[in-house]
Amino acid sequence: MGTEADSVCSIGALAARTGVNAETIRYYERIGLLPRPRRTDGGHRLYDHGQRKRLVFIRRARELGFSVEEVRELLRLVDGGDHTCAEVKSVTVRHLADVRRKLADLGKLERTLGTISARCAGGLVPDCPILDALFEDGLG
Amino acid sequence: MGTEADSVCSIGALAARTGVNAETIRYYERIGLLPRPRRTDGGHRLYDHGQRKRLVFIRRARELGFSVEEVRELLRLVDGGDHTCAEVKSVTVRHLADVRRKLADLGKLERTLGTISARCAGGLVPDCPILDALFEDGLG
DNA sequence: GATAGAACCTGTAGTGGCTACAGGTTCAAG
DNA sequence: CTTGAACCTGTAGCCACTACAGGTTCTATC
Repeated sequence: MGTEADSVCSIGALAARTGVNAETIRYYERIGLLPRPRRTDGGHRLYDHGQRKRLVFIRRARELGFSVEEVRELLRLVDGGDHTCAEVKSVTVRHLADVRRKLADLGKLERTLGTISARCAGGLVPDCPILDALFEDGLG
Repeated sequence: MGTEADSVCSIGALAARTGVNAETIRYYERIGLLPRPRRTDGGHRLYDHGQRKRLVFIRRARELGFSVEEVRELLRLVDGGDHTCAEVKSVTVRHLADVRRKLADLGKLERTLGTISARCAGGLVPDCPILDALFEDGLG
């Protein structure tokens, strides 16, 4: 049915369409996230709609901060065909907890940096509250 | 004057005192953040109070998310002796902006993950809204 | 002073997730 | 048929460590 959606394309065209670097696409193939594609007689890679869909999935998951190993896990569930919604959710919820931990850590960082930065008037004097804070041993 | 504070110690003792891994301490020396320390006749490193103070500075700055290059910059200012408070603040403010950008990105991530995760009941069915969201091209 | 074993030494390789070459081949347009 | 853009493989580099391997030195005990 579709004419454009089913068309086969080169790695460069796939890169342009998906926004994923061609070298990254080859990298995904090497580490087994993407299957080895069909080739031309000369050895150039040819991608079809299915692989394009899979690459978009990978890109989306990476954008959402899933590690490559987590993406691999998700793809295994997709490929297995017999996955449950609960299995997928479990991977996602674990990752979400990770993100929240990082968010909390970064928030703490931001507050500390904000505090020590505010203590500093930024003048021409060599005596600096920021450096003082960095030489202190404890947190605060 | 001080008896403990001025005492010389081995790399292992320094690691224990500062909480920085001994291998990391050697790494900092190799990349030029820490000066080469005095040695025993047998070649073991010996650290004094000054180097301990410097290592604590590095550790604190790293904990606050400054990159090694930023730490190097801060140390250059410290070492120069003629630094101004404004120079130090400039490095810090730049880093703070970086942290805030990351915080915003991570917040967006968290919201998106929260949304797609909430859409999923986590049941035994194979039809999963999370996977659907990952196969979608755009953001949301 | 001998000996065990903990701690140290150097140098190299691995981590994650790409990115950037070098040096060669194939493709598409004119 | 020629140009040159795009592709190919394989390897090395990035950050900030961390983890060895294989050897030496230090310290505690006898």
